[in-house]
Amino acid sequence: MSRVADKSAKRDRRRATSYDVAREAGVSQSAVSRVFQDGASASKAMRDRVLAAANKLGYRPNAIARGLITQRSNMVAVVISKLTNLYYPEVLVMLTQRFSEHGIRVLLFALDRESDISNTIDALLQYRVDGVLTAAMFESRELTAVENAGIPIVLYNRTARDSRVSSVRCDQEEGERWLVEQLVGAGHRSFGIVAGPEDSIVSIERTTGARTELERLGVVDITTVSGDYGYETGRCCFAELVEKRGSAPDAVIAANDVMAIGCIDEAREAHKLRVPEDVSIVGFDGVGPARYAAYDVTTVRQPVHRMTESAATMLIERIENPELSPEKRAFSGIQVRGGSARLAPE
Amino acid sequence: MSRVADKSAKRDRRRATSYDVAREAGVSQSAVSRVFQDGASASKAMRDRVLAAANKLGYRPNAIARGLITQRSNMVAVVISKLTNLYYPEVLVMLTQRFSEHGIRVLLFALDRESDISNTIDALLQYRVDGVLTAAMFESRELTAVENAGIPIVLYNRTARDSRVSSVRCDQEEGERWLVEQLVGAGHRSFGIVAGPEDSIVSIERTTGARTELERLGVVDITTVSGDYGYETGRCCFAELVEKRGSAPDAVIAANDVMAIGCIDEAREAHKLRVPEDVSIVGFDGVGPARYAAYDVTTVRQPVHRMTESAATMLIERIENPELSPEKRAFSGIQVRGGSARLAPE
DNA sequence: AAGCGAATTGCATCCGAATGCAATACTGCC
DNA sequence: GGCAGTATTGCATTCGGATGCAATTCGCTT
Repeated sequence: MSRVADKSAKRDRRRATSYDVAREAGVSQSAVSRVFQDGASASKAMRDRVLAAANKLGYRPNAIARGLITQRSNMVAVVISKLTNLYYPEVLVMLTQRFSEHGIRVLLFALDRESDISNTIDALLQYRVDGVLTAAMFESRELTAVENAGIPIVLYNRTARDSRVSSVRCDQEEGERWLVEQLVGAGHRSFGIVAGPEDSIVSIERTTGARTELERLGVVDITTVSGDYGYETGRCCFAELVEKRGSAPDAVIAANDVMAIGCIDEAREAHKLRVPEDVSIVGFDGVGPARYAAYDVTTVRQPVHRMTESAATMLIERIENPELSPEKRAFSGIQVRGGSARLAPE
Repeated sequence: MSRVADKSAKRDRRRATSYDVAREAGVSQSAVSRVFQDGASASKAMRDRVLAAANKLGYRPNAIARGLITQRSNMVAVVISKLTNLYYPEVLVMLTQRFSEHGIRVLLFALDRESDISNTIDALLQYRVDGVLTAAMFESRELTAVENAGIPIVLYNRTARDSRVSSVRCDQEEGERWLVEQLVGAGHRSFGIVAGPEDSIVSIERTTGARTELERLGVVDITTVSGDYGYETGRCCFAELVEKRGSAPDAVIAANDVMAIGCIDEAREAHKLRVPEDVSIVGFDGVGPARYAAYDVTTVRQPVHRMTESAATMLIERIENPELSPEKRAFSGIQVRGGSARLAPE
C-alpha cells in the first residue's frame, strides 16, 4: 500500500519524458524529438498526434538532456561585481531580454570579493555555458581559462591588455575630455578629482583621462582623492578635498554620478557653497538620480541601450561562429549639460 | 592533412570528460566520478592519482550531465519584472550570493510585458530548475503550473490569494499605518496619495493600507493619482494633485521613494513650496537616493538583507525537503524619520 | 499499374556523470 | 595462517533527448 502510494506520488512528481509522449501517441521517441525541433521533418498527422499527447501529459523537452547531447546549453554567464555602478541593474535587465529573444538564458554570477572569481570561473565552466559576458574584472589568467575552454567572452566596460578579447565599452577618455574642455573653457583653473576604487578599471580610465586632458590644457592645480563610488564617500571626498587644499577647488570631477551628487550635497550643506556658482561639479554615467532637479548633474551618459544590444549581439555571433575574430567597440557617451557646472558657451 | 588539423582543433575544443581522466589515471570512470563527490569512498592513493590526472587535463565535472542523472540542476530561477522598484538590484545581488553559498546557481528571467510570463514559465520548466523565486506577478494559473511540476516556489513581496504558496514580504500595511499616524499626529488633514502602476500588488497594498488608516483616523480629504514608480511621473503626479484639488494637500503619501522624490522636486520647483513646511512628503522602500541630503525622505525601509536571506533559506529548505509546508513571513519595515515631512513628536 | 525520387519514420547509439551491485583488496583478530 | 568484516574499485546501466542511417511510405509521372 505504501509502495503504491509512493509510486503514484513519484509518478506525479516525475515529469513526462519524450518516451512517455511517444507511448501515448503510439510513435517512436525520435518522432517526438523531431516534432519539438525546428528544422526536422515530420508530417502534419504525426505532429498533431504528438502535440496532442504532449499536451495531455504536460510534456516539455528537458533542456538539460538536450544540452548534453547537443553540446549547447543555451545559457550564457553574466558576471557582475557588487561594487559596480548603480546603473548596472538596467544593464542586467536589458541584457537578459536581448539574450532571451534568442532563446538564450542568463546564468547570473555576482561576486563581491576578489577571491570569488576563481570559484565563479569554475562554476561557469562546470555549467558549460555557451558564452560569458563580464562586467567584473577578469585577470589575464582568468581570461585564458575561459578561452582555453573554447568559450567566447565579451568584456563590458573593461578592456584587457590581452588584445584577443572582444569588448564593448563607453569611451571614458573621450567623455572626460569633453567635460574638461567645457570646464576649462568656462574659466575653471583649480580642480579636484574624485576617483573610484583603486582596482576599478573604469575609474582609472576616467581619472587619468581627465588628468591627461587637464595637463594638456596647462592646468596644474589638481588634487585627487578617492572613494568607493558611493554617496557617502562622495561627501567625504569633497570634505577631504577642501581640507587638503585649504579651500574648495573651482571644479570637481567625480568618477561617477553618485559621488558627484555626494559632493554637491557636501558642498551645499557643510561648506555653504553654491553649485555651480561657487563650485562646478561633474560626474559620469547619466544614472537616474543625476537627472533629479536638486542635482541636475552635468555628466556623460553611457548609451546603455546600444551598449547592451551590442554586447549581446557580439556574444551571440561568437557563439554561433567561434572562428569570428575579436572585436572591440567603443561608444561615445552622450553629453549632458546639466546645471551642476558652469560650462563653456556652446 | 586538413583532417588531422580538424581533429586536433576539435580535441582542443572538446573538454576533458571523466573517461579521459580515467584513462589518464588508469582507473575506471566510476572512480573519477566518486573522487569528485563528497560522501563517496575512495582511497587516498586513488584520489591523488585522479586529481593529478584531472588537473593535467583541466577536467571539470559537467554540471549538465550530472544534473541529468541526479535529477537536480542546482539552479533556481529568479524572476523579476522590469517595472520593479529601483532597489531590486540589491535584492538580486544578495540573493545570488546567498544561493551561491549553497552551491546553487541563479537563472535570471526578466520580463517586461505581461505576455512574457507564460514563455518564462515554459523556459524555467524546461531547464528543470530546482526552485523558483519570483518578484514578478504570478497568476494563480502560473503558480499551479509550477507547483504541478513539483517545483518549490517562494514569492518575494507578493502574496497569493492561493494560500499554499510560501512568501516573504515587507509588511506594507504596517509601514503605511505608521506613516499615516505620524502625519495625522502632526496635524495634517488633507492628503494626496500617489499610487504606483495599477497592476502592482505592492502599490495596491501600500495605497489601500494608507487609505484605510486615514479613514480610520477620520481623515476625509484624500485625493489619489497614480504613476509608474518613476521620477518623472512623481513630478507629474504632484502637479496633477495640485490641479485636481486647486491647491497642494497638507501631505503626500507616495507609493515609493522615487516618486516621493519627484513630488518633492515638483513641489519646490514648480510650485514654490517648502518641504516640509508647506507640504510633507513621504515614500516607501528606503532606497539610496532617499538618503540624499537634498531629499532626506521620511520613509519605511525594507529590511532587504533579512528578506533576501529569508527568501533564499526558505527556498533552499523546500528544495531539500519538498514536503515542508508553505510558510509566509512578513517583515516589519524600518521607520526612517527624514526631513521631508513634519511628524508627530516621538 | 508500375516506377522513381522525396519525404517520413524507426532503430540504435551517443552525450557525460552517477550509482546499485558484485568482485576484489585490505584490515584486524584469533 | 586463516577468516570475518569492511573499504575500494569496476561493471553495467541509467538519466532524456538528438541524430545518422536504413526502412518505409507517399506522391507523382508515364
